[in-house]
Amino acid sequence: MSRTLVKAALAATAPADSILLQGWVRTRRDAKAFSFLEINDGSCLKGIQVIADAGLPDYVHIQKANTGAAIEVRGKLVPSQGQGQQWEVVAESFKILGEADATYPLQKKGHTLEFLREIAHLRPRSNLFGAVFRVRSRLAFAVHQFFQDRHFHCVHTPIITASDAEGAGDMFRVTTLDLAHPPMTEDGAVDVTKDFFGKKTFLTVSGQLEGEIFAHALSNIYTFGPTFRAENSNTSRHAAEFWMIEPEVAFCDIHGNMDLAEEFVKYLIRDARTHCAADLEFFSKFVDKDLLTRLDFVLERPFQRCSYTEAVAILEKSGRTWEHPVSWGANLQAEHERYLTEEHFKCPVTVYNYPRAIKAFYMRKNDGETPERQTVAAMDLLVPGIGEIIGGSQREERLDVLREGMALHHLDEKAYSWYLDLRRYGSVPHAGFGLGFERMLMFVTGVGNIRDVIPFARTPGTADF
RNA sequence: UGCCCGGUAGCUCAGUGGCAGAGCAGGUGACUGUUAAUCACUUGGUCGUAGGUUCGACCCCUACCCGGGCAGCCA
Repeated sequence: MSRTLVKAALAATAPADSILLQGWVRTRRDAKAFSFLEINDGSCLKGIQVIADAGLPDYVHIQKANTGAAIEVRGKLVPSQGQGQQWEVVAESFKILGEADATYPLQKKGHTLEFLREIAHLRPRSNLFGAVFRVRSRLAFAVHQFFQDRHFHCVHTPIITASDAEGAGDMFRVTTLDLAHPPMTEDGAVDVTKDFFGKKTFLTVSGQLEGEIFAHALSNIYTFGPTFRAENSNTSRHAAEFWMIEPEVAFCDIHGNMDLAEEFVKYLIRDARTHCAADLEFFSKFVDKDLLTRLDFVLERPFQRCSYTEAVAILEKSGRTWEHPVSWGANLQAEHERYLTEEHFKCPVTVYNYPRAIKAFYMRKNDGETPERQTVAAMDLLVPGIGEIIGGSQREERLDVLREGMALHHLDEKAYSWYLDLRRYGSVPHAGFGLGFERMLMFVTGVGNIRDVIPFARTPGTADF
C-alpha cells in the first residue's frame, strides 16, 4: 500500500477503505476504550486525527505514541463524528517507527522563538516553522517561475571570488593554508601564491558583476544563490549567510528596473497568497494580526516612488527631530526609511537617484547635474516593518564615466579589466537589483527575525547545526 | 561594535537581604468522541559562571558568558 500524505487525506472527497499514514505524533488523548492521535507529516499545517480502539492488538504499544514519536497507521478514512475536522482515520493497525520519550522538547503548547532557535533541528516540526519553510520552498519556486515566464535565464554565478573590493561589505576569506604555520614570503608576509587558488579568495557578497557579463550575452538573466557578508551585524534583519536574487537586464534603465522590482515583489506576495493560504492564515492568527490586510493592500496599490532629493525634502518638512540629522548628501538612516514607508507614504516606496558619493562605483551617473548635487541612478525599495528589501541601480555603461567612478572610489582598474571590457565591446544600458530572499519571507510571513525564516541561521558568534 | 533589557524546574514566568514558587510538560489514577481535552494526586532546582559585600545573597556590587531589542553596516 502506498503512503497517503496528510494533506491529501484531509482533502479527500470520499471515504477510503484502506489508507497508510506515516508521520509524527503531535498529541495523544486517551479515554478508557480508545485513544485519539493527531498525526502531522509536514505536508500541510494541519494534522489528521486517528482513532485507535483499545481492542486493537497493537494497543499495548499506544503508550509509546508520545508527542514527537514517528508512527505508521493503516486504517479507514471516514467522516469524523467529532467537531473540528471533516475526516479522520480509524486505525486498524499501527506501528511505532521511532519512539520519543518525555525529554522531547516540543510541547503541546506555544514556545518562544528564542527557545526554538536553540533546537533548530526540531523546530521544523512545530506549526510555525513548518509553515515558514513551506512558504520558503514555495517562494523559491515562484522566483524561478516569475523569471522563466518572462524569458530570463538563470545564471549560477560563483560562490568563491577573487575580487576583494566589490563594495558590498566585509568578506569571508576562503583558504586552505595552515593558519598555524602559513607559508611566508621573504619580507614576512603570508605567501598567498601558495594558497589553493594562488591568490586571496573570498565568499561572494554579490553575483552582480558576473551577472552583468551574462546580461551582455543572454539579455535577461537572474541569479539566486547564497551570499555571504562578514559584517558584525547584530540585528533582526541581518545574517552572515543569506540568499539573494539578482536580476540583470540589458537594454534597461532605472525606470524599467523599478518596474521589474515592483512587479516581482507583488508576484511573490500574490503567489504566497494563492498557494500558501493556510500557512499565511496561521501567521495572521499567531504572528501578525494585520498580515493579510497589509499584503492585500500592498498588492492593490502602486508602490510610491520618490527621488532621494524629494525624500530629503519630505524628511526636512516632517517636523520630526531625528537622531541622525537629515541633509542632502547623507545616507538615509533606518529612522528616515521607516518614516517614509510607514508614516509618510504608508506603503512600499522606491527611493531613487542617490548622491554619487555614497553609492557604489558601478552605478550610472545621471546627466545634467551640478557636481555638488551629482546623483547616480540607484534605487532602494523600502517596505513597512523591514526597511530595505531591494537595492539596485542602472549600471554605468560608458567606459570613460565608469573609469572616472573607479578612480573616485580608489579602485584598481587592473582588477576589473574584464568588467571594463564589457564597456569596450558592445556596451549597452543595463540595470539590475538584489532582493534579499529572507527579508522578502519576513515581509510575507510577518515573522520579525531573519533567524526564523532561514533553516539554520549564521550570525556573528553562531554557526550551529 | 555601541547602548539598553534579560538569564530562577524540561518550557513560560513570579519572587524577596532571612525555609525555592505557579502554570504547562512529565508520572500515577479517573473519565463513553476528545481536539493546546478535563479532573484528582504527584516527581522535578548548581536561581548563567566566577569573585566580592554581609551574621546571612536568588536578591546588593564587579567581571565574564549566553540570549534578546535598538543603532551602525546592508539585502
